[in-house]
Amino acid sequence: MDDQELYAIFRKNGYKVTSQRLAVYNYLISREDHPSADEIFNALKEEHPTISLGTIYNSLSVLRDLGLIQELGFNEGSSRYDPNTEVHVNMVCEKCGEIHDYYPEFLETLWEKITNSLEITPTGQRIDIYYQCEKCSNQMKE
Amino acid sequence: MDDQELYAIFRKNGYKVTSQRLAVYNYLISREDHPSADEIFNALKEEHPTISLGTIYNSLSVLRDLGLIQELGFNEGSSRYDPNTEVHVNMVCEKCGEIHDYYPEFLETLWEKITNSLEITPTGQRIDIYYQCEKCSNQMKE
DNA sequence: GTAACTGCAAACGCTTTGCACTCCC
DNA sequence: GGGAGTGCAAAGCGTTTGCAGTTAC
Repeated sequence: MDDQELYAIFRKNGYKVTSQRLAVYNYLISREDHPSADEIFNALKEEHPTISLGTIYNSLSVLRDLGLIQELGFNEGSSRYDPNTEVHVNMVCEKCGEIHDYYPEFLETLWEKITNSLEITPTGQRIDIYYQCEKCSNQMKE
Repeated sequence: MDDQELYAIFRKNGYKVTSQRLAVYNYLISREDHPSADEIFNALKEEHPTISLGTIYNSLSVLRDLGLIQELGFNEGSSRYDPNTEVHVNMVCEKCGEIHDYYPEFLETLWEKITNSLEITPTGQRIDIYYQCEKCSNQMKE
């Protein structure tokens, strides 16, 4: 999606286009993992020295309402933001909390088999697999 | 699982058996949905008038460490506690937050197909489907 | 021009922590 | 008897809210 499409989505839904919102979205899609609000805040400070954490939360909430990102709540610590709203698996390291997306073969077909039996229409989904990433399981051995 | 088995699990892991911990666990398995710490607190007050919210959190944390329950974190509001740690689907109403378990046909087989392709061994999983429950979608029509 | 947004700070809600007292083993 | 657990209150932390000043349109 280019910036023009993004502008149109914002405006069609009555939201103004601001450099802060664009920066948050573009930062999210530039990352392979799924950062927290605070990580986004720290990353954007350099280019947007006056940006505030409140604005990060506001931008994330707008992007979520527009269906452009998914918010992932966890037991401990802060929420993580995933710019991918399609059916996919979140691989979550239970030690360091790093998250990346995973697309098993035939996932869509398998997921259809699961949702076909429902009488209702899902509005969204979340599939997590918890494990220990390579970095963390190597540290355990040391 | 009867209370004797539960006693053994606690003791084997160096935790003491207390009436509060048993009450929290037994309350959880008595429910079809997945309550929050505060709901558990309010439900147990009657039989345990002096129980505190801190103790509820302590008990839940012990039960989670023993692998007897799963803690489900969400974006908004409080965590929910699920006494079912097997592979299953959490049906989450996005309006009222009610959660109940769902077992699609062949879920285990389908899940195996997804996890078989992994090089690592998962330590756990979470599958949510978001929707609007009957009660909430009826309220929308009124 | 004006309604929406930003930045800042204060408030909020859920959860954890600290500590004296109590209870399990 | 001793250490872990409880109950209570205070603190902690991520997130939301309120408001004056600013910006998109």
